[in-house]
Amino acid sequence: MLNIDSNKKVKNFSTRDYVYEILRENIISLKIEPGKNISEKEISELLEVSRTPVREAFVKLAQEELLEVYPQKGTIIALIDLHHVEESRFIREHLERATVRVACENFSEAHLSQLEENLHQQKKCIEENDFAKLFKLDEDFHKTIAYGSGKERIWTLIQQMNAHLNRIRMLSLAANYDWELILSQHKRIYAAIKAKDANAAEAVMEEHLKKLLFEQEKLRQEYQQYFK
Amino acid sequence: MLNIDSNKKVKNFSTRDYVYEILRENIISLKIEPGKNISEKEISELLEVSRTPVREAFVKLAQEELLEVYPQKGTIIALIDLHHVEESRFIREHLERATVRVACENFSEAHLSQLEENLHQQKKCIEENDFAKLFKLDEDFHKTIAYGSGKERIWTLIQQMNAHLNRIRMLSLAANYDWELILSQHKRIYAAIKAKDANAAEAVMEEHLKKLLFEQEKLRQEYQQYFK
DNA sequence: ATTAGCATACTTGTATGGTAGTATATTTCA
DNA sequence: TGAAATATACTACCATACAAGTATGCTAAT
Repeated sequence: MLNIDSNKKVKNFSTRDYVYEILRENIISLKIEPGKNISEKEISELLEVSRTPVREAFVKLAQEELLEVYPQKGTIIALIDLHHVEESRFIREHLERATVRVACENFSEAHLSQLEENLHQQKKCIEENDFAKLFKLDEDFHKTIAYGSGKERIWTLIQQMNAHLNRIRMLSLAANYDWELILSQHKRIYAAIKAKDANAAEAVMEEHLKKLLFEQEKLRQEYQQYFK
Repeated sequence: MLNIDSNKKVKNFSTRDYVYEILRENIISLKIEPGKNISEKEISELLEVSRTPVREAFVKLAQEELLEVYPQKGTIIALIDLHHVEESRFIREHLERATVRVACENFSEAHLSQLEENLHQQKKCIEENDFAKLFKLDEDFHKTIAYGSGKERIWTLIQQMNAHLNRIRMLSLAANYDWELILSQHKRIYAAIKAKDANAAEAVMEEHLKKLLFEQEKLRQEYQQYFK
């Protein structure tokens, strides 16, 4: 039932972080269905650990609204809430627009060439249809912009927002990604940062993050049981 | 050593939330000094609860970067990090600027009159020098704007950012608050929302949240032991 | 047949014991 | 006297036992 990536176990993680990572991964990839019951005991047996680190992982996941804990009753995987999804997108859009403007003021050569290298790899992955790696490169691209602008905590927040955005993206089938468009937008963002053109950078970023708004209502009807 | 507000205990909170609230309150008000050692056992004895709910409260506080946990070594109250403080301010500024623009599009009459009533009370508190209540009204003012704009999660984030902003404000003595200025800005924000003038609202909000940048370096030298 | 009451099997919340790693003080030896 | 070895007292981490609330299904009485 659970997709267990044991690699995470060795990385000198604590048991708590191990459980957290496994559960988060399975939730945001929809391998565990929204609304599904999940109990501390069940997970502790599946992962062969005690209830204590499982509970602590639950606390973190509940804080990120990926779990809903009802004392003495049970715990469920959070249902997809379109209002919540839109707010997550809104938060991400405005934080990244502000961040990319900062990137246009100070951005080191090292980070700039990191972006350039990333773009080359994106191009290669599109040619090779390596979507898993593209997904990772997409994340890295945005992470580099945030870190290059000295906004490490904004990157943490973006990841939290992505958890909620990702579930609805998963429903609309991976095929829905227009990677050519994404790459062209990434290229324009890179060019704007290099040219220190804050207005252009922000405009492209806005366009880039507004398109996450799409066909939500259709999905909601098709997968009604996953929605609040 | 700890300021324990037992009122929080009765509010049908779980023990975990009780411990969390007490600790958070004491940390952001500087009643516990940044850098100070703190242990699960110590807190569990002080609050007369077991270590389990204390640990779980620690998990939440560490996630918000108010605690730093070093396995098998110990836990300290996070030192004040000026880079972190500025990033918190930055996040708050940009989220609230975006939110107040939304408020200028749709804002219910109920929320609008809530803001108006809040402003009246602010005026009264300034006359009576009731700063504790002013502090609460200030928070409520911003909360009402967020909730009235349907951005409940942004309010949660603002509160988390405030935790870090507040510690440095506490250092600069409460007297430093120019409540007359704050009130006049609040009035202008209210007027802009009422007039649905998004540009004006955002401009005032920007001004309102940029002034949190001040004399940080001086404080850092004066209270060196509290800083990273 | 229906319903009230109870037993049972869940759930999460809390308390506590033991483990392993770390820092520090003390002892022991050169 | 000084330094290495050891004992001790911490720490957070994890496992487990118990408590308390809840849902469910069975039994028994009407």
